[in-house]
Amino acid sequence: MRGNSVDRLAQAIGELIGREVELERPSDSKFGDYATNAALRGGGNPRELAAKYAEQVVALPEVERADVAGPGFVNLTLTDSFFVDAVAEIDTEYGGGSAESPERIQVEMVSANPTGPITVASARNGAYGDSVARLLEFAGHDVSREYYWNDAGKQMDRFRASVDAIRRGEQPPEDGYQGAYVEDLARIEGDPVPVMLEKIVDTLRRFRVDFDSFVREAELEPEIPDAIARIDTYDSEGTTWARTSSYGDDKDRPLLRSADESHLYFAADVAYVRHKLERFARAIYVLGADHHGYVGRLKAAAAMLGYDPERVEVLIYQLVHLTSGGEQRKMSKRRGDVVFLDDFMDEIGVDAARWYLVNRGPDQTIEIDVDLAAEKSQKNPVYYVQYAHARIAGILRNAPASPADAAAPLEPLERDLVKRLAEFPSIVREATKRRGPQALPVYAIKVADDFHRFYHDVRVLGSDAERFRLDLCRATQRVLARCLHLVGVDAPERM
RNA sequence: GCGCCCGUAGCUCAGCGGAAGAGCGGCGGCCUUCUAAGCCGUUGGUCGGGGGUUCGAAUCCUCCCGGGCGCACCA
Repeated sequence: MRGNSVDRLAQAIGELIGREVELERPSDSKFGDYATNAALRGGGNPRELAAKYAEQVVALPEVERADVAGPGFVNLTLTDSFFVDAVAEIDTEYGGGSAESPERIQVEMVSANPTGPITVASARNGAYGDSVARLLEFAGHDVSREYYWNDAGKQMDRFRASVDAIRRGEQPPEDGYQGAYVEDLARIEGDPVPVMLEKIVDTLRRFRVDFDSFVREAELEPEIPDAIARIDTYDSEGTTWARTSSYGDDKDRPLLRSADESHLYFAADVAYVRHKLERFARAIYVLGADHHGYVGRLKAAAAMLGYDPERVEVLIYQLVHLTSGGEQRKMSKRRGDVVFLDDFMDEIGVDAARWYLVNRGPDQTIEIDVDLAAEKSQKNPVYYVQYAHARIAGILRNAPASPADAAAPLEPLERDLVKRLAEFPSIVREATKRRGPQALPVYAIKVADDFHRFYHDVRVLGSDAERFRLDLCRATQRVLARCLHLVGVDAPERM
């Protein structure tokens, strides 16, 4: 693993004192730049051990001071040159390429039935899935984004029937689809389903979610018999069942109805899992919490087919709830009582929409008050972060060709900013490992926070330390841009 | 009934084994100087509750309470 300056320092300290060392930033800068709890982690009197470590550690050239504190922390104060070097290593790829063994990974996301425009709820799937995909790419994996398009099935039939009804000048059926978009589609010739899918894809492109491939259930259908032949099945009561319960699932799943030879949903799942794992080392599904029951059966499908079920990864995110003046609104496409992603983006903008939907952890239900969304977007922290980026761009536009380069002690605000930037690689590593992209916006706010403070108090252009400060600005800008891009948000040069 | 997720500041949420946080809201300050979409100060919390593990728990285990989502020969 290639680490940054802080990782290397931890390594050096570890070798010096003969044990694994992690460095963390103390809660208060009065405790120094970094602290280690190494003395608390193993036998002996922690404070005595800490005192011994502190004595050894000051031998390192980067370490200016080492103090024992609290129950046995060793607090470190580092030299200016450590920070100057730390900034120097922040290039445009800083934090990336951490994958030890890059894989071909498929991330399947959204995959909404094309029976209507994409909703805010499905947008969360895209915002989350795409951000995870971006993280994996940044780590060095070969990532492919896929949209599974269910072109058969009952919902499609109902949808087509609704459009047909309007074309005949009738009302859509009771269990059909309503809304202005159904009437729009009725005015266009031919099958409304592909037209709808195209509109969905356009909306998602605007949302900065782009797909590498689309798969229709109809394409998978020919592969179903062969896939089923490879798994453990039995016949009972006119139905062919998959013995998924022997492979970790709650219960067995029906595959085929003998009467009409029709295949049931899980049969396509089995074929699809195989389709994925024949092409990719890892298949990631991004599913809403209403589908969490799928985890067991998808992994079982992989295991029955003879694959390592670990190659199937199911990411579950909690749902989006809409309220309007405190009153719950039900997201039902059929009733047309939804908030469409296009309208949401019109109202608050693409950047705020992406930020909003990825800012919360996947395990957290998102509440959106549609009445407050537009108003609140004016105060969205995304602008705070973008503004820091734009401010830096402003400085860099005015930077001289040969900046002043006098040696000067670093200001505390400069040190804070460097330490913040030094956290970036581990933030990215953790976010990738845990499939938790919300760590990026959270971290980006802290970077912006440190930068705005620095900007306010420390003059860059015209100062004696102009060169270092310009380097620090550039490094900050790179980290901010990377954070924003990893969650699909623009990093503007001007605001 | 069973399974998964959540319960942290007035509101929306980060943090998920080491020294309680952010945004918004409230109150009070700061623009001759690289963008005030900014900065500073202040207000604000038995981290749902009980028990346990640990030198150390918001974080791990367990029970309870409250909320969301699932548990189809539908997709």
